[in-house]
Amino acid sequence: MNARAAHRPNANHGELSDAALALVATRFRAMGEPIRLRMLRALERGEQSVSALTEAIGSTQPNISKHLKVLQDVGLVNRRQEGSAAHYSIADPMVFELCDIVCSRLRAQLEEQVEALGRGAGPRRRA
Amino acid sequence: MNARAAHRPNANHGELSDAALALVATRFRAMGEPIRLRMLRALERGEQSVSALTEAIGSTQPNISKHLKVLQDVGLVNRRQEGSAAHYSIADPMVFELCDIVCSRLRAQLEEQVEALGRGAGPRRRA
DNA sequence: TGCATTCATAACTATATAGTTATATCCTCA
DNA sequence: TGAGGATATAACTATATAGTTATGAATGCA
Repeated sequence: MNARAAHRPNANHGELSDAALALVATRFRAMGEPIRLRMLRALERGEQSVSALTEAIGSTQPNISKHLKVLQDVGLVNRRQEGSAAHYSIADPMVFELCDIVCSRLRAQLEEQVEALGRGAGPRRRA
Repeated sequence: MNARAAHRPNANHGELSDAALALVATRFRAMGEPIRLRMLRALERGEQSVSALTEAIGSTQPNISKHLKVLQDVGLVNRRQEGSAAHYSIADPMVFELCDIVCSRLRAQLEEQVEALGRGAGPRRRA
């Protein structure tokens, strides 16, 4: 972090260090795979074992394990070992907050486009 | 939440279609590159031309153009042509909201880790 | 019209990573 | 102790994409 930001430790938008930016980007990238979003959503109703998740998502166990590692590495899920089973759970409910924001904005943007198409060109709407 | 979703309370977390999930993931992935986050931040203070952005970021012009295309394709920036110059601007301030959330959570998690290290294992602190 | 500026794109290389198959490791239980 | 189950990891292939260099296309100006 450079000198300008050093005495403004809460300057979110001001001078974010390259390292901090990389961390933020890594989080976003971790959430940038549909299968990982599905896994996070499956974990929303509670802790799940790898095999349960594998079944729920419909993929192979090694693939699910690898994606779980990505999510754990960025601190989005926790791992708890119990006997020979590993149980994963949401570490940071932030993920749902982020998804909700993106979802509602996407919906708004899509509705704008529908609106624009309805007013302008395209097939006439009945009634 | 809009009226349609109001009486379909599962619309967000329940049954998000695969297509919708892919859209959300694509947005996150678009924000998953440090250079793109830097570009978005540079645009926070207002519209910028490609050459101005290239200078501000410190990369090559083709590289900046390519990243701008990614951001435009997912609807995060707008493009305005003026003469021979192209001016880009933030299309969706949502990006800053998302960054703020991730940043503050990252800070909280890091502070927890520092706390844990201070209390527990690791080299003994003198005095 | 000729030249410079601005931007986009094509072509390429290098790297990251999603998914698969095979296997190693650890645990439980008979 | 041996069999079987649960998970992680190694090795591999295929694909996506970040960055570079070269060039095309549009604009503005002398």
